[in-house]
Amino acid sequence: MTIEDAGTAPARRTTLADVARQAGVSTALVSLVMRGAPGASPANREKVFRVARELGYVPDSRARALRQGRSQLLGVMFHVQQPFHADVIEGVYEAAEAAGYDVVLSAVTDSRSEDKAIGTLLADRCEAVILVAPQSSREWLAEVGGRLPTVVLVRHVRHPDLSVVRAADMKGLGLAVDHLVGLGHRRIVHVDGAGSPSAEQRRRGYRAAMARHGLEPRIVRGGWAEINGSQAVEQLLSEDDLPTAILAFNDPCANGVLSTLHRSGISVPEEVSVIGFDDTHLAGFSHIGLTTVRQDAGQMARMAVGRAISLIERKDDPEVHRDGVVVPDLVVRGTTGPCRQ
Amino acid sequence: MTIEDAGTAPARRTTLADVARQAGVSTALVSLVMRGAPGASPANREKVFRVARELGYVPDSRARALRQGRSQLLGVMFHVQQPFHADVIEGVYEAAEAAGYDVVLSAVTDSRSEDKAIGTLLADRCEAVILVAPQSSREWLAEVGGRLPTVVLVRHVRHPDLSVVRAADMKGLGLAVDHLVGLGHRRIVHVDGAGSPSAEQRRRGYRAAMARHGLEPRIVRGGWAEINGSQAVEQLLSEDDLPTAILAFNDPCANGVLSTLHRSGISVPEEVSVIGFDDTHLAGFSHIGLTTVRQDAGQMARMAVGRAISLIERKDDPEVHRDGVVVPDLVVRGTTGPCRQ
DNA sequence: CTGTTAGCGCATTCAA
DNA sequence: TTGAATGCGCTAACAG
Repeated sequence: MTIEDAGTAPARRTTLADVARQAGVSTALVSLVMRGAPGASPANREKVFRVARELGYVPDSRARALRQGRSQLLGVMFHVQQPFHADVIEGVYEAAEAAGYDVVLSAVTDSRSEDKAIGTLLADRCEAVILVAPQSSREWLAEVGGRLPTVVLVRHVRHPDLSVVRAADMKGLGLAVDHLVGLGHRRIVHVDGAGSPSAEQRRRGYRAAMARHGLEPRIVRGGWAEINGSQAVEQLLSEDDLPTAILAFNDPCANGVLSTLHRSGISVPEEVSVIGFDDTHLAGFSHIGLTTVRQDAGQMARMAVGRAISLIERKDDPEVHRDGVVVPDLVVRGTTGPCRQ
Repeated sequence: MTIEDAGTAPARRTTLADVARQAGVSTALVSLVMRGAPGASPANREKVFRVARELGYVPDSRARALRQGRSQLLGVMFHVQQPFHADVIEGVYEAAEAAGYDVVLSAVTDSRSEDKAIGTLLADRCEAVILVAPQSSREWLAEVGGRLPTVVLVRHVRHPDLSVVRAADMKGLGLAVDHLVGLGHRRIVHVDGAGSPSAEQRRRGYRAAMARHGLEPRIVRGGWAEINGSQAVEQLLSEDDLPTAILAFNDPCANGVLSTLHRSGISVPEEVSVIGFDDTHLAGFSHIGLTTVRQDAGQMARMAVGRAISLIERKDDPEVHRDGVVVPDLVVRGTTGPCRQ
């Protein structure tokens, strides 16, 4: 035993062969029984199950996949600190299970890049990947799309190898602006998503809606996290140029906006109205419920899984090559009110 | 082609053999080069890399694991809607990578039980599992622990087959109560975690601290989610028996408490002080920053990974069999203030 | 109904 | 420094 392998051998797990030997039958029979396939006598079926349970046998999913030539695996890349992504994951698990696929998650964190997250998904031999709000370049996404069926969620990108599911961002921002204008607001600022996925579309939707109402747009740099909303408000305060309403890029960003407004003694919605985007399940619980543009995570997840499977199974579904657009709606809660200026 | 397999064949991926053939060398050589092992000429190394890149070759992690007899995989079961778990995951990825292990995540959702989440981890042949705040019975956890190295995070459970990493919950609740008493509060209610992991310890910590100060404890049923905090406050309001301070089970629960207090026109901290537990990265952004008991997710993640690896590699580390206790500290922000009654 | 055989993609002897 | 052979745990095709 060399230093390299000293004590690094994990215990061997029970295999199908162990069960077969113990039950006094062939491995093929055990395989049949474990898969619930027909072709085994009730007596043997019973016996195999009993021995498997006694031995604590769990089939090795990797060996099975290797042999079958397919993994039945859907890979999901997501950002671990995004509450909205958690909502999507719930939906993906549900839809994938219903379709007979397993799910493998690969998280993006501060110390784990999207490249790495996607790389492990490839190494796991996923049959398709669902990328939730990827920030990678269009070129890299296209390359992934060229390698295996790829569904991009919550990001605008047009490429023949990429199937896109997203919300109608422009429509969503339009709803938000209309709501605020209806409340008498004219000085409406958009704290944007900077380089985040779909940030550009939301900027466009904001600009278009403002133009429609003959209002002057103003965009302040934000981002997808709380801290970005917080910093944006600090900047507005330092310029002594606070608007009467703020449209945040998403719910976490809106939370940051609210937090800093509150800390600065500015009341919401009396002095400033705030709107988010996503309708994360947390949005309703931000002390005052957050008025926000809702995009249905469950519906998007189901669409994404459906498309992924269509691509895997080469169903000639033309829909797959069009953007799957989910229509958002405005959820009015407590952070918006009439303009008092 | 039968109906069963119609169009269900996913495209074949590039294999090591493809690279070998294309590069005009043996598969063994390609294997060496891809693993960065010594024993190949610079020229060949170069050539193999080039061909691999051209063909878009990614090693099959399952085949590799199967052959090596070990997966180098750490399984993590977590609850997808818990922000604190996201913080833990960040730390686990970092620590695992540093130790040369890969991580496989298995989420618990409304429609996906802990049993199922752990089952897939077993089928994936993880060498150890880290269970974050498991709610399963002690018996089932022990059974898992009997099958493979198991580290339980954020839950009190004593069993020879389970390695535990947790915060000093009693200490944490003590800090919170002391802080409130120091501010003059006497009617302090604990909105508990009901059957959640470590809820019992936190109840105990609360009771002990209240007794120390000669105060009457009062516990209202809560839970780990926003809705539970919200409902608890509704109950207190309906009984017209609002305390001057509320200790919530965790941050999301505290958020629900704050939300409903605000909706009911009760000001924080003027009329009621509120304290959470966890110090999720969101806590600082709840409009008024949430005063909370901090447990260091990164530190706990590092401990958990260290223990998991010790167990896998059979290092005789006696620490592994003792509870790994992380000392919490109180982070005072804006939701606590002097008692005005 | 049951057992035997072959091979999925890879890493690892061992020989050349 | 390189290549041919072997087997990880499992399933699919076939033979009995």
